[in-house]
Amino acid sequence: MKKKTTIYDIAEKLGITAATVSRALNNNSKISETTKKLVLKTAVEMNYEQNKLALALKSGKSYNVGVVVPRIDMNFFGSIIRAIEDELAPKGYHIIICQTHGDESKENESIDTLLNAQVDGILISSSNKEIEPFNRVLAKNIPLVFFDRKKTMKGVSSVVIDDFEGGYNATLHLIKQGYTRIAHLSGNRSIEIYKNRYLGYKQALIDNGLEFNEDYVIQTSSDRISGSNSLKSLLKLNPAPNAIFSASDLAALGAIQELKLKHIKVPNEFAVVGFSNEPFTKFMELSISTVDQSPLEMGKIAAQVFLEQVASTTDEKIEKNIVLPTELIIRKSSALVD
Amino acid sequence: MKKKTTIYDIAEKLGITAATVSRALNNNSKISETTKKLVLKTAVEMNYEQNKLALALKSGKSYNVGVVVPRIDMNFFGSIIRAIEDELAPKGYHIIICQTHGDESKENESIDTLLNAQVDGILISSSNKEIEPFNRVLAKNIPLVFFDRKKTMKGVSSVVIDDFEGGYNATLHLIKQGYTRIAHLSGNRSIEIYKNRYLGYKQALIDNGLEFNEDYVIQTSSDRISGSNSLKSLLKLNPAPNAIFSASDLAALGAIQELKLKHIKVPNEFAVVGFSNEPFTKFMELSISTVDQSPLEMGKIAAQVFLEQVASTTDEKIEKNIVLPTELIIRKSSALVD
DNA sequence: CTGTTAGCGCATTCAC
DNA sequence: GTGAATGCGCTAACAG
Repeated sequence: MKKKTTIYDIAEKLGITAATVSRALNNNSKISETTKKLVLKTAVEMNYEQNKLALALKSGKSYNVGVVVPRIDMNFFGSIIRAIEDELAPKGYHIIICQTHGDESKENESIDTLLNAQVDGILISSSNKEIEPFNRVLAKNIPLVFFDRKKTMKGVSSVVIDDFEGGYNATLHLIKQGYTRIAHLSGNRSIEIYKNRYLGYKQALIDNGLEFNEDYVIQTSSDRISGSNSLKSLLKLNPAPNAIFSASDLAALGAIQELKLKHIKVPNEFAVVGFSNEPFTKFMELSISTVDQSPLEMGKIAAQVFLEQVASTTDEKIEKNIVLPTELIIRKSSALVD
Repeated sequence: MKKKTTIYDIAEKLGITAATVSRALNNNSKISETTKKLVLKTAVEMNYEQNKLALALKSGKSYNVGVVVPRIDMNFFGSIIRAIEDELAPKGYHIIICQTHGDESKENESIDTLLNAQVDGILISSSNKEIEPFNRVLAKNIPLVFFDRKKTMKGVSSVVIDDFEGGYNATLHLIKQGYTRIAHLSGNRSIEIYKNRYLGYKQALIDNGLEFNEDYVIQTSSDRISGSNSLKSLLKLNPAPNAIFSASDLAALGAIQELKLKHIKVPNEFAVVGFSNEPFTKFMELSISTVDQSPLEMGKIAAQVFLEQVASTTDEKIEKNIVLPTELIIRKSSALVD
């Protein structure tokens, strides 16, 4: 078991003291060129690497930030994390990943364990109903940034997309294309993002003189099966809808596949718009219209907000609530050809 | 600026010593029930949380492991990391993510910075040509596990898929379907995984009495444009191939889209098999045959190998070289209907 | 059962 | 310019 070399080892070898070695390594205060070079040289010789743990303990900065997401293998979150890492790595920060799988207790656990690990900040897409865990973060005075799924808290920053606008524009697009009976596959509306997409949908109908029909809104989880099941239910209605705005791309896909089985032509007889701009929506032969959430932008900005926060010398917390615009991407599943 | 409460704070408040508090918190040796309960109670009252950094510095275990991948927003790597996190989190380990973007110097940087951070292990999918950086890891005696893209080193474990078998079976499938002029969109064959897929392809041709034609092998990067360009080149050959085994799903997709533009029927006139089982391959209307790499399995096993390594008390390194079987997934792009 | 001491590796203050 | 001493927060060894 080889021991790691410390500054004491190299100090001893050189017959000097650890403090001098430290100074040489950080080329801080006044130190003679000769000893400095000597130290640097023997440092590499002895394969020395600084123990950031000791530094962290001393300075109180770990240069680690925790990132908490439901799942990392969803393209949306993967992209956000990618952007966060790209932004923070050059500044010397490491990213510690926690997955909650949408489970509240796991999320609370993650927060605790990150606090224990002395992270310098927490960036989180929260599935939490409580705000108590976040109060604990604030009490410890460590920066907290919400992204995508936020909690509204004084002094806490957030970066989200305008889900209302996204839902509104998607629905408006369908209306302008001439569809009049537009249904909505909604997510769980106790989660803010899904509530807002739903509200945007509803408002677009109202603003354009279309009747809002409660039966046309079906809570659907983000998978193909749910999407196709929801479509089946919708088709049983009288009158049946002739378009869907789905709060999730996968549900939209399921609906489209079901439409195909029923030989209903998309988009001529029935249009579909999804949400998230998952990669597959672009690749389909019948490409799927969707709402882009610019995850890279979101991650980048969340990281920047965090950096501002740690850089700020004032004790007062800066609260930034950034709302990114969405972009409606019109593809074949809703683009009527004249 | 609120200070974090330490065991000294709670010791002082109780008029006892820090050591006692520590013992109470870890309910280790013999300690009176009364003081223990008292300590525990005031600990929550004072909102105490253990500083793992100090513990790490003392014990030499940080309970952090570094995971290094090219990019985290690729489904394959995202899934691997998901599995690693799921496996390691219950054991108290945190995952630190580093992205290399396939850049060798960034990879070396990542390794250094992880070593500095005193990680307990490094799990890496390496884009590196050198093995020197890994020698530094071994010199520090910290467990190293390669996944997907390995380096062959004595005493170092790895978890990879059988790329040769994957390439072989994909090609064999095309042969059995009756295609005789089978081309290969290869990745950069200086990387082992691409070399092995290529070798599997070649061997399948040879074993089945088909001529191996150098012109039928085109180095193609993993994107749609490259795929469609490669297809164009292939069609200029005389005789042109009538099937492709592509080492990447995206290149396969590009080829298929190009075939469609040229009104060449897939799979009747031309078959395509990709590699990786990216989500979109399943969702396409013309679903794409591909080779599954079981990323979840790979991540899980890599994590388990790491855990075995840290658990092992013996000084000698355990070397496990695990090769996971691939699974050929036959879909419409290569399934001739009789 | 509990207090005392020491050390993990480093940077920093105060002397010289 | 360099050495000596100190503390970051915690645990483990040794006393009592």
